[in-house]
Amino acid sequence: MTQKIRKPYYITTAIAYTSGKPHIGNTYEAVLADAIARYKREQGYDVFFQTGTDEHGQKIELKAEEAGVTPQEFVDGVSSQIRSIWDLMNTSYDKFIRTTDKDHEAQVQKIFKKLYDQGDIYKGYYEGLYCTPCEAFFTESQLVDGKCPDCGREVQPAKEEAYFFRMSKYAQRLIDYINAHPEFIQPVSRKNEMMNNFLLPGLQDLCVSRTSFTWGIQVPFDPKHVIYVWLDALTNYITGIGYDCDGDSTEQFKKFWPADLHLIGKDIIRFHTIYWPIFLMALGLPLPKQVFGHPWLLQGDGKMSKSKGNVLYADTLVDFFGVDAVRYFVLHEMPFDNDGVISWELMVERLNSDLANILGNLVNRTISMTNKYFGGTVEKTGVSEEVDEDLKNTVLDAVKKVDAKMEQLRVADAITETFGIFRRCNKYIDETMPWSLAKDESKKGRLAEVLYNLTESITIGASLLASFMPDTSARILSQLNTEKRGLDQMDTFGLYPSGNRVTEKPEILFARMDIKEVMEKVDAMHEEKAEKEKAPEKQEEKPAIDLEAKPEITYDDFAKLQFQIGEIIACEAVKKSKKLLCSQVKIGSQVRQIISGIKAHYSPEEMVGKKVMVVTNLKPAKLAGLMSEGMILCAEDADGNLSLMTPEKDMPAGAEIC
RNA sequence: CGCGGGGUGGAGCAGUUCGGUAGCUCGUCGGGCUCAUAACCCGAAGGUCAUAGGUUCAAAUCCUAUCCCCGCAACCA
Repeated sequence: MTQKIRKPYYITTAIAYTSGKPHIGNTYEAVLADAIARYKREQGYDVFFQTGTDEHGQKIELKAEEAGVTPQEFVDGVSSQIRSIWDLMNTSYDKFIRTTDKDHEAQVQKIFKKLYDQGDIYKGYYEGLYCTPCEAFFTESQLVDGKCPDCGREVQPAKEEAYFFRMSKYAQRLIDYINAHPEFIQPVSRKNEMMNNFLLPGLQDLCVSRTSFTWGIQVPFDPKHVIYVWLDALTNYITGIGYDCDGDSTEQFKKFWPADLHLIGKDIIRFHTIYWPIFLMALGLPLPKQVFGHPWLLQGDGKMSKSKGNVLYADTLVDFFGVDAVRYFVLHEMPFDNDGVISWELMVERLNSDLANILGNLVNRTISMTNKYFGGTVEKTGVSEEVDEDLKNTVLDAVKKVDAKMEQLRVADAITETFGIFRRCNKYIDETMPWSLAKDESKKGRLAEVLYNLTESITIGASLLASFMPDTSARILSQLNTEKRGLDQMDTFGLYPSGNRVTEKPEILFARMDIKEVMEKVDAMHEEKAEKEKAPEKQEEKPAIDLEAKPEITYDDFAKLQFQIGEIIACEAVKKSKKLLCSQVKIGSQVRQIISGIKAHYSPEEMVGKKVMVVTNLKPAKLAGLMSEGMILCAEDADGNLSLMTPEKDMPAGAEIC
C-alpha cells in the first residue's frame, strides 16, 4: 500500500437555528459548502465537512411553548427536518452536529469552567433599565417615552448577575493576527468593517450567560445561569470533531483542527472573526484559516402576494425542478459579494437556457449522432483539423480556470467556466457540421474524430460538474459509458477510450419548462395552501390554536375596557416603518389617529372604508413618533397572519361592542 | 443622523482595490443550419454606468452632497 498521505481539509457551515423550517436562502449555505467540500475531495484532500443545528435559546423555548411541546421535542422535530432537507439537496456532510448532543453539552460546560478558572470569564452584573412585571432589561433606546416598551410602565435601573468574557484581554492579539493574515476574513471588504467598527474602537466584554430563560446548557457551578448562545454554538466546530479541553482530544481533532474554512452568512461574520478567535486563543488553540461570509439569496418578487406562500423552500423547488437544477441555480446565480435573487421566472430561465438547451441538448445531439453514424462507437481516428485545437484549448483551459476560481471560492464563476466547455462544444458542432461530413463516405474518418472530440470534451466537462451537480455528472458519464475523470488527469485531452460505445438511447437530462405552466402550478399550489388555511376545523387542517390561559378576570375588570366600531376614513403607511399603518378612524363624532402593525397584511388602500373593532379607552402612546389613540383589533393565527375584526352586519361608527 | 449593502442597456450580474475604448448571461430583432429537447451557430439594436457638483489630460472607477432600493435592528396600542 503506497497510499499517499492526503492533506486534511476541514470545512463547516454555520449551524442552522432550529426555530423553524429553513428556506432556500439557508439551504444555499449547505449546498455551497457541499460544492466546495466535493471539489476538495476531487483534489485529493481528506475532507471533513460538518454542519448541524443550533438548538438552544429563549426563542426556541417560546416557540416550543406556543406549539405546546417541550423544547426538546420541538428541536428534535425541526432538526430532523433541516437534516432531511440537507439530505434532499444531496449535501455530503460527514457529521451533522446538534448542540443538544450530550457530548457537546458536556464539553461546553467543561470549556466554560476552564475559562472561568483561568480568569477569562468572570461574574459581573448586567446593568440596564428593568421592568419588573415584564422581567426584562431594556436599553435607553428601546424605551418608549421613557417607559417599558412592552407594558408601558416605569422602569428602574437595575442589575442582574451574569458572566462575562474578558474580550479586551485578547483584542490586541486578534488585531495583530488579522493584520498578519489578510486571507483570514473573506471577502476582504469585510475585514475593514470588523476592524473599524469593533476591534479598533475597543472591544466590550461579552455577556456569556443568561438567567432569563432555562433552555440552554447550564453553567456547571451556578445552575441558575444558562450559557449564552455564542459560547455554546461556536464551539460546535471543535466539539464536533472531538475536542477535549482537558487535553484528551481525539486523533480526529488533532488531524482536522484548525479548520480550513468556516462558511457563514455575512450577518454573523462578527461572531466568527472576533469572538470565536478570541475563545480559541483563550483555549490555547490555533485559529481557523479562513472565514468566508457569503451573501444572501433574496426573493425577487416580494411584492406579488403579501399573504405568505411567498417564501421559497428547497423542497418545493426540488419538486418542480429537481435537485440538480436547484443546486445549479443557487450556486450559479449567487454573486460573490453581493446578494443574489431567486424567483420562479429566473429559475425557469436558467433551467431552459443553461441546463436544457446548452448542456442537455448537447449531450443528446452528440450521442444521437454517434448512434446514427457509427452505431454508438466512438473512435479516435486522428483526422484532425485546425478547429480542433481551439476546442481542446478551450476545454483544457477551462479546467485550469475552474481550479483558479475554486481556489478563491468563486463557485459561481467556476460553474460558468465549466459551462464554457459546453458552449464551445455546441459551436464546434456548427463549425464542423457532422451531418454534412456524413454525406461523404470519404470523410468518415474526420466525422469520427469530430464525434470523438465532442465525447471527450463532454467527459471532461461532466467530470468537472461532479462537485456542483453530482447526479447530473454521473448521468452524463454513464450515458457516455465512461468513468469520472480525475482532476489530476484533466491536463490531457484524449483519454476517452477509443472504440468505446455510448448508450443507444440518450435520456433527456433536463426537460424544458414553460414559465406559464409553472406559474399556473405555483398559483394552484398557493391557492391550495390558502384554502387549507381558510377552511377552519374542517378536516385535519390547521390545528386549533390553544393559547396559554390568562388569569381569570372579574366582570368589573372586563367592564373597564371599551370597544367600539370605528370606520377607517383615511390610512397611510408610516414612513420609516416596515410594519406600521397610520389610520384616521371615525368613532362616533370624533376622528382618532391609530397606529397599527399590519402593513404586511393590509395595504392602506384596502383599509379605507373598513369598519373595525377598536379599543377606545387605551392610554394613547407614541409609536414611531406618531400618536396612537386606541387599538384596532385583529385575530392572529399561528403563522402570524392577521385578520381585522369587522361587524357581521353593518353598524354605525361608534357603536359600542359589548 | 441606529448598523450594513446596493443603484451599470428590457431582466439578472461582472467591472470599482491600482482611474484610460462599458463586458457577460438571458430576452428582443435579423440571418444561418437541421445532428438535437422549436434546441444550436452568426450578426444587430439597446446603457449620458441613480442625480448634482468637484479632482484630473482622462472617472462607472477617486472626493462631496442628494435621492431611491434592500437586509438587520427597532416600532407591531
